[in-house]
Formats: sequence, C-alpha cells, structure tokens
Amino acid sequence: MHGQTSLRTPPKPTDAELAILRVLWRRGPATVRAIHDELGALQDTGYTTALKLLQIMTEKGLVRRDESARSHIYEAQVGEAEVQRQLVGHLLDRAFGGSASQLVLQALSSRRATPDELAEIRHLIEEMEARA
Amino acid sequence: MHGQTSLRTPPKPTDAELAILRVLWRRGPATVRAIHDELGALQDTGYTTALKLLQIMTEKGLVRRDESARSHIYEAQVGEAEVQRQLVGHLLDRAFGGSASQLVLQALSSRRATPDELAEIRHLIEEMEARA
DNA sequence: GCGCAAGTACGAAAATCTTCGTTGATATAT
DNA sequence: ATATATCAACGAAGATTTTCGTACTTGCGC
Repeated sequence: MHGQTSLRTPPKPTDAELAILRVLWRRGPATVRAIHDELGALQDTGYTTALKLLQIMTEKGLVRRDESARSHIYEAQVGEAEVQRQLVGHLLDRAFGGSASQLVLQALSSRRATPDELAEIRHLIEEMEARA
Repeated sequence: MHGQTSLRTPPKPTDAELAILRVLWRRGPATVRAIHDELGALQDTGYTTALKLLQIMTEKGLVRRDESARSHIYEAQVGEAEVQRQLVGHLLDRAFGGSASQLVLQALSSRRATPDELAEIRHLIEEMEARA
C-alpha cells in the first residue's frame, strides 16, 4: 500500500494541527465545519485549510474519520495527556538537557500561577516525595 | 539598512538553532569549526550547514558575530533562561491552555525527577506561596 | 611567489508546513 | 427539476527550515 496506516506512535503534531486537536479534545467528534467555526474565533483561515489539515492528520494517524455521512466526522485518535507528555519530553531534551526541575522552574516564572495551582503542584510534589 | 538590527525580542529559535545555542551556552564564544565539531558528536551534518545556520541566527539576533579575526567568533546573544521561558510559555499556550500546573504534572510524569529535584521544586513552590 | 588548507558568502535544492483556489459531487429549498 | 448551498478532494503556491555544493578570499608553508 502507500498511506501511513502505521502502528507506530503518531508524529508530533505541528502548531496548526495542535490547535485542531485542542478543539477535538474539548468538543469531541466534530465536522470540519464545526471545527473551522470554533477555530475561526481565534484564527482567520479558510475552510479548506482546516479540511486539508484534517486530511493530513488522518494520514498521520492523529485523528480518525467517519465517512458514513456526507459530512465526515473527525475524532482525535491521540490522547491529550499523551501528546502533552510527548511535547514536554521533546522540550525537556531540546532545551533543558532533561532536567525536569529546571523546566518546572521556568514554567512557574513564565506564568504566575494562581494560589490554587501552586497548592495543587505542591500536593503533587509531596505525593511523589512520599512515594519515593 | 536592511538587516534585522531590530530591537525586538529575537524570534523563537528552531530546533537546529537551539542545538547550536546549547553549545554556545555551554562553551561560550566559539568558531564555526568548534561548534560544528561539538555538534558532530551527535549530528551528522556538514560544516557549511552550521555556518549557514549561524549566519541566519546572526540576522535574527540570536547570536552576535565578531569578525575581527579571519575565523569569526560567534556568541549567544540571547540568554538560556530567557529562551527557556519563551519556549515553555509557547508550549503552555499551545498545548496546556495556560495551565502551569498541568504542564508541571506532565513534566514530572514524563521524566522521573530525583528526590533532590523534587525538594528543590517544593521549596520553590513554598517560596512562591509565602510571597503571595 | 605558489599552492594548499581553512574560511566566508551565496544560491539553491529538499523537506516540511500552511494556505487556498478550483473542481466535481451531493443534498436542499423552492 | 432546477438553482443554490455545502462538502470532499486535489493540486499547487508560499513560507519556513535544513541541508549542501560551489565560488571566492585569505593566510601559511615551502
């Protein structure tokens, strides 16, 4: 055959692809029209651009397509947490020499976290420390 | 006047550019030859590839070039922490909807941190909480 | 001085990513 | 049933990134 019906981990999504995945993760399966409308609030790209991206994402295995209806329904085929880990791991290697604490440090200095968030992170750390 | 002698923040470095910046951050100012040799341990690209990248990075303001000697000396013009914050901030927006705690969570599940690192992060959190 | 080694500059190819126009098919409203 | 709107497919242009090959320059050894 030819297409990427590979069983491997799908490639790292690009920026434009990630924007679409975020819509799918939030809204669940959707048509190109719905996705484009949702995106349109922030971006200003044409309908066929979203369509083309979704076709490419299907080949890459990032989304799955239900063609039973005239308006195809697209659904994320990669999980949000999975992709997040992939991207964080990539950044960790590329820019932080693998040091998670350095990344956390910069994350927290890059955005002021809310007290609730800080408490949440602290609990997470404490749990990990207890477990170790 | 033509080149980017802009006063603005330099653009986000690409992957290949970041690999070079990492060498410069670690070793300090260096020639193309030295950078290429250092890179060559991991990558397998030609000398002129590194040269071209450094020329482009100079235009972008990511590095500065001292042309006084025949072998030009390149030096990082952006700080490591600065770029790290830029990249983390970008990832935060693109993939985590701005939620630093979610990013920290995935960072720590993507790489197991050492007890020392965990303690370091916890102290950082406690400091931030005390300050708030 | 001459030739070789090492350097920079430049153009351009290859790969990837983003964007859209056009075409042809299908449903919908009148 | 005919016109209109909606949709998928496709090709291709434009942008960016990564990669070299080639040409030109300059220093150095002999």
